[in-house]
Amino acid sequence: MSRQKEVILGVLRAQRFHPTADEILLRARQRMPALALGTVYRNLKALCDEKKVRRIPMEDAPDRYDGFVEPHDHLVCTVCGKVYDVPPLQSKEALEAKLATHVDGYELKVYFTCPKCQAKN
Amino acid sequence: MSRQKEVILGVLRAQRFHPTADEILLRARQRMPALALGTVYRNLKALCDEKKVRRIPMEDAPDRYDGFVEPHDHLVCTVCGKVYDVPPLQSKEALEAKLATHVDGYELKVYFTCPKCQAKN
DNA sequence: ATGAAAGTGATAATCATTCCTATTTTATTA
DNA sequence: TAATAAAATAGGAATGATTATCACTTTCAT
Repeated sequence: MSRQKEVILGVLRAQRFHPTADEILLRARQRMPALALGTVYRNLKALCDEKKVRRIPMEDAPDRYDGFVEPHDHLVCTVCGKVYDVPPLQSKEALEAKLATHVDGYELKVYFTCPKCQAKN
Repeated sequence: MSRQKEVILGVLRAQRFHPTADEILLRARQRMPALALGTVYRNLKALCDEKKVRRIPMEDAPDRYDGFVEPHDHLVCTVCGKVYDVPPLQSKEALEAKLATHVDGYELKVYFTCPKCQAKN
């Protein structure tokens, strides 16, 4: 594991948040100023392959990344875009039972308006 | 509703499939050869706003569009990318109960290997 | 017909992500 | 330790889906 990869994983595990590649770059550069965006993307892909990081594909915004990989789903605010963790709302097993097929995985995003954004109206 | 918009909606309702904007353009041009890709995108967005069409955001491929908007979810083959319809696997109400919040909607994609692709191995 | 409003086709711009490559770092072996 | 091979990096260019722009056409109410 290269020093760059360690720093990137460190950023993602430092707190429970869901940053974009750009945001990861910003934070990682505090410790490693010459880090390149391409390196961030390359290592994020590798970390996802190794199941150490999870990618959260966003529909109309840059993808986000999650350093916590125990099963959970995501609540996305339609106003500010912030992502919140919630306990698993589905299970592969339940889906396999309902669908009567083998299932490789699933991606569930629930949209809502977060308390902060609700308060603004 | 412009002639272009009608043709685009016609393509999507002609059969139960999940084409990309490009594929829609190809088919629509059989009836309207001068149709432009930008016009396809513009009208798809409008049709989605009007809830006549549903967009299926794809993670690593062009988005797909669905001319059938009654509630249902999607099964996506991880090998060939084909999208299959399945009865709703979730409901807004169930999610609201579990999460104890108002929910605007959800997007669920279940990944599997379709029978055709399984047969190839 | 006329003028305003809406829509179009063609093309350029955007921007997240990937690709390329010369260089640097790391690991290996003598 | 020096030499060498392998892997990874930084930086910048390329890609490609989608959106924006704009001159021109169509629609439609007057």
